[in-house]
Amino acid sequence: MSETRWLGDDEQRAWRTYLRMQTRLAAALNRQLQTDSGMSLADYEVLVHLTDAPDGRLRPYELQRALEWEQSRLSHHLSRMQRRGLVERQDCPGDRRGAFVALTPAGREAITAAAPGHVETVRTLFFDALTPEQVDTLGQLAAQVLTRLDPASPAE
Amino acid sequence: MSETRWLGDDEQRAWRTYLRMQTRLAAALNRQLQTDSGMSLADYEVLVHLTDAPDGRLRPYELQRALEWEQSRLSHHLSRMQRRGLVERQDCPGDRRGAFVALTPAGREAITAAAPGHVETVRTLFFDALTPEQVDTLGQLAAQVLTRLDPASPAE
DNA sequence: TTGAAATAGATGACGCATCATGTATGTTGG
DNA sequence: CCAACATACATGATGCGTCATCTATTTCAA
Repeated sequence: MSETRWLGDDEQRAWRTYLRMQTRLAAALNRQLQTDSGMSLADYEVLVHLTDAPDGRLRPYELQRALEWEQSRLSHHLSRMQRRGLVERQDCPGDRRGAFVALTPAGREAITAAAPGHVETVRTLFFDALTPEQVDTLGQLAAQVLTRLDPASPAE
Repeated sequence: MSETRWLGDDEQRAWRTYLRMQTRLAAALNRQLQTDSGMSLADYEVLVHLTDAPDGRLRPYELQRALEWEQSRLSHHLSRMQRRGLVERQDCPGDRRGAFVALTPAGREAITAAAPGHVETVRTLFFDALTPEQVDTLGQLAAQVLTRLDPASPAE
């Protein structure tokens, strides 16, 4: 077993700062969505994907891959969203194992109402704080880390 | 009410990539700690702070501020860690409302055993993918976002 | 064609995070 | 001094995320 390559001071500081930003930013975005629109960031993402789909509906397995969620997470989450009337489950004629998840009118209204505020918050809290060069570097850097996390997947 | 300032394509892409990296990196770090050391990242952070404290113990309210956690989150979390024998609660002579949380020997062993693998994973998955300039930009950028999130706190 | 394997999805258990609330003790202004 | 307020901490309820497991159906190879 080789020596641990500990982090240097600069790395420590950058890492800690990144972690803090990540935690706080996520919390702020969730809080905004929750208080202004009564939904979580997870709800938001589900609704966005459904909105982009033809007829506002998708097979759960498609949604799962788009979101990169675990299957059971999605299933549980859809159950909760269904209970709140944001989506509904429909039979799938072509594959009797499967199903469709579809936006309800209420779900469509909810995402329509939520989107502007959410995007505005992302812009205000994040992009407005950064230069275009920083945004560019971040995108590039994140892609590199993604490649390292999973060399197979295209990091975008 | 003014027009929504939607995100441009570049911004969309950078934002999505950042979100993906964030999610996957956190998942990978949690997985590594969980499988190699049987603890979560949250456990790890609690143990690190206790290790750095004199006598390996702190008042819960100090720990809370250091971690920037909600009070009840910490309380619940300490209960679970106590149940697993990683920490113990002690009376606080000076303030009878209060308490101390202290590392147990098992807790100390756990963090000592977990740290090298965790740091190595952070280095491998994150720092090894980046140039020093990128690390620098990230730290700077994160500090700016933190300032925007909370102008009062020193973003460090 | 049929049995094995893969796929689609649901579910229960359990740890985690937050919110609302409760209790005890300390602090302070009148 | 003491009533009001603030602080330290715990707890119960509920939504969320993961793991293990289950069922039903489809696919595929011998």
